[in-house]
Order: sequence, then structure tokens, then C-alpha cells
Amino acid sequence: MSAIRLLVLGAVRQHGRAHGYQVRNDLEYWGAHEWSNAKPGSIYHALKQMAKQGLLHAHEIAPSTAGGPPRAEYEITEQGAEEFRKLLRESLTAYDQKPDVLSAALGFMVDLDREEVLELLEERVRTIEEWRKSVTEYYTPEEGPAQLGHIGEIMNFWVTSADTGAQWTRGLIERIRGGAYTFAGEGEPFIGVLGEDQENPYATGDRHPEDDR
Amino acid sequence: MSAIRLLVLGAVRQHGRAHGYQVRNDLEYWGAHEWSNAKPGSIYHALKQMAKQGLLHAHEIAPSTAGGPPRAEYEITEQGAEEFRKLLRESLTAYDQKPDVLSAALGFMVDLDREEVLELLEERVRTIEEWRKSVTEYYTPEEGPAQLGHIGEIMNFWVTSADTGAQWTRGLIERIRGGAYTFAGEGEPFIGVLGEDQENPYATGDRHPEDDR
DNA sequence: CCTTCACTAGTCAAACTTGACTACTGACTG
DNA sequence: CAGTCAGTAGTCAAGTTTGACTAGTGAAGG
Repeated sequence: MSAIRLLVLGAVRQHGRAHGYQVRNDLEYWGAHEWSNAKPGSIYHALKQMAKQGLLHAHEIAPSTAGGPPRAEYEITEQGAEEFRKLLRESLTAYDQKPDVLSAALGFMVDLDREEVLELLEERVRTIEEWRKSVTEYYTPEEGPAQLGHIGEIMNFWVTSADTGAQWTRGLIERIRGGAYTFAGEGEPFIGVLGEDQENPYATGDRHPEDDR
Repeated sequence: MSAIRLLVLGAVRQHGRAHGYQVRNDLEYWGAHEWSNAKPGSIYHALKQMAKQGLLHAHEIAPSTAGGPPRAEYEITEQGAEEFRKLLRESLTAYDQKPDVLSAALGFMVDLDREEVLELLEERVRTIEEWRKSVTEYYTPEEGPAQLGHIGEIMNFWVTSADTGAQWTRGLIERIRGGAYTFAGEGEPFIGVLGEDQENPYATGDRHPEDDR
């Protein structure tokens, strides 16, 4: 699973009703272009695809109010909201070495209850630990780890990543347990999208150093 | 850049001449199916694509010696070898948050000189540090980091990952500087591929727990 | 006034990835 | 000795991602 669906669903959901450019702008506001594959093509594709699958409802095309081609507006359906929650839960628990998925989930975690998030994150820690155990058991040759030569560095790298991932998750659990942030049903939610006429403080930047892929 | 091209080029290169299934088997031997998108479709696609681009030379199709359809054999071209070295150097230095790319590069790093690898890895550390600096400067709002709310956890996660990535790289540099592993031109190279009739000790495994993407 | 720039908004072809599928051989099993 | 299983080898359609492109508006500056 890539992060794009979760991101797009979440953006449309917070807006109530959104056109492609709005979603695109939100994702940029969240910095998502830095850590996920949230490029125009992917976003518009995801919108169309999810509309086709009934997760979004596409409204009639309206002439753009601000230049450019006419734009379609999307609204999340009940099915889409369910999918959103499903993806969100999965992304918080699964350890799939895809940091973009976790990042997206962090952005939306406050849409769930505090207690549930804690459970999901604890599940995540367990998943990581199991993964680590199975990998170290399985890829440790009988002749001892030295036999792997430099290939062992690959394993070492993965195991180290898993360990710090688990450690970080434990820290997050503590912060949340300690009362940080405002979760579902705890009053005044955090506003995570830009209003129609709000300027984007992190506007399209040549000011970011491009990542060097 | 995905890791698949580097992996496939490297596999063909170590064999001298290889057909698709051999490459596929090597990648599995290296555990690549656990940490990269090395699935049959991707591998065969990469072989064909790179043959089209002149990085590999495709030999005539020969009837398979062991069941299944006839198979094409590939050999790396001079252009392909150059591309391999280029990808390898890039993958060792670039910090693009794609762990599979680094893993692949670790597997092939001994094809370069020890000194060069040390330089590349030091460059990597510098790249990570710069990235970290630019991100923290850029995404710290004037009102202080608290203003970000739970969104700040995304940044925290990325920064933590960058820091442990840098730390791990420094450890690797030390090990290599300390004389670990056998690099290009240092005698007896490490054998990283399976011979024609060698059994794969890590054969296709239902024994791995599937990752839960 | 008219050119250029920045922004809004979205499209498109080409490349890549995925997961399921075909097809053949040899070995075991009842 | 037919049936099934594991392994060998690769294809394919559907979906996704990429990067470059189109096209319109409005404001600034000469």
C-alpha cells in the first residue's frame, strides 16, 4: 500500500468537499511532497480511481473560479470514510518499512480515539519485534554470522532500523499516554487544512533543497 | 530510482551471463524479496528494458534445460557496467529515504575500492546532515514548534530516522576503516551468487512471515 | 498596451509494479 | 501408474507513478 490513497482520502475528508488542486495544496502544506510520492499525476489519478471505486463521489465539473481548466469536486462517501479508517489503522500498526505510510498515518491519527491509537501503536511495536526475531533467526547461518561477510551489513542495517523504529514508537506512545495532542471527541480539533482563501505558508518552494533521487 | 535496476545489473554482472530465473534466484538468495520490490514481473521487466537501452546484451532464446518456457540469456555491456558503477555510487551517497536502495548498494559495495567507499559514505553522512538542517530550519514555524501540534510528530519521526541513519553510517565507516571485508583489488572476492547447480539455502520460503502490507 | 511572470488547474504518454496466471518437468504416493 | 506436488521459467493485464506538458488568469513593469 502506498501512502497516496490515505493522504488523498484524508484531505478530501477534512475539507468536506474538495477539488484536485485543493488536495494538492494541502499535501504540500503538510510537507507530503518531501516524504511521499504526492505528485500531481498521482493525486489526480488517485482521485479518479477512488471515485470509480465508490470511495469518493465526483460532482459535476464546474468552471474554475481561478483560472485553468474546469475542475471536478469530490466528496467522501460512507464507503470512503470506512476505507479511510481501515487504511489509517493498518498504517499505524503495520511495519512495512515504508516511512511515508507511517507519516501519513501520524497526520491523521487524531481522527481516532486516544485509547485506540495507543493500542494500535503497541501492536506496531509487537509487529516490529516479531519481524526482527524472525529475520535474525532465519538469516543467521549455522556457520555463524561471520560467514555472511559484507552481506551481513544489510541485515545489520535492517535490524538497526527496526530497533530504532520500535524505540521511536515507544516514545510516541509515552507522549500520547502523557496527554499530548487532542484526539477524537476531546474537543477543539487541530485544523489541518487550508481554508479556501488562506495563503499557504509553505508555498511551492524552490526554497526546499530538492531531494537527490 | 528504485533498487531493482541496480540489483538486476549487479546479479547479471556477477554471473557473467544469466537468464531471468537465475537473477530471480540470486535476489532471493540475497533476501531481496524481503526488502525490495524484486518480484518476477519487475525482474523480467527490468531485464527487457535494460536490454532495450543497451545496458544488457540479450542472447538468442535457448530452450530451457529444466522445464518451463525457453529462456533468454543476458550479458552486461560496457555501457551497462558503467551504469552499474554510477548507480552504485549514487546509492551509497544519496539519502533518499529508500532503504532498499541502500541495501542493494551495501551488497555490491565491495566492487569498489575501500577508499572510494569510505569517501562515498562520508559524503552520505554530510548529505544526511544537510537534509536534516534544511528540514528543521524550514519547517519550524515562527510561533515555535508547539504550534505544529501532532503534525510535529511527522517531522520528529523524519529527523529521528535521519539521525539514526547518519549514526549507522558512521558505524559502518568505522568497521570498513578498521579493515572489515574484502574490497576490489584486495584478493579473493566474496562469492555472492549461486552456481548453476548449487542449492539455495534460503529457498522460496513460506518459512518467512509474509510482511503485512 | 503588451510582454513576462507567477499562480491556478489539470492532462498525458511512458515507464514501472503488482499479483495472478500459464506451461513444462521430475519425483513421490497411494 | 494416474494424480498431485514442488520446482523451473516466464507472461500478462491492470493498476500506479513519473515528469513533462497544456492552458487560462491577473498583476507588474516598461
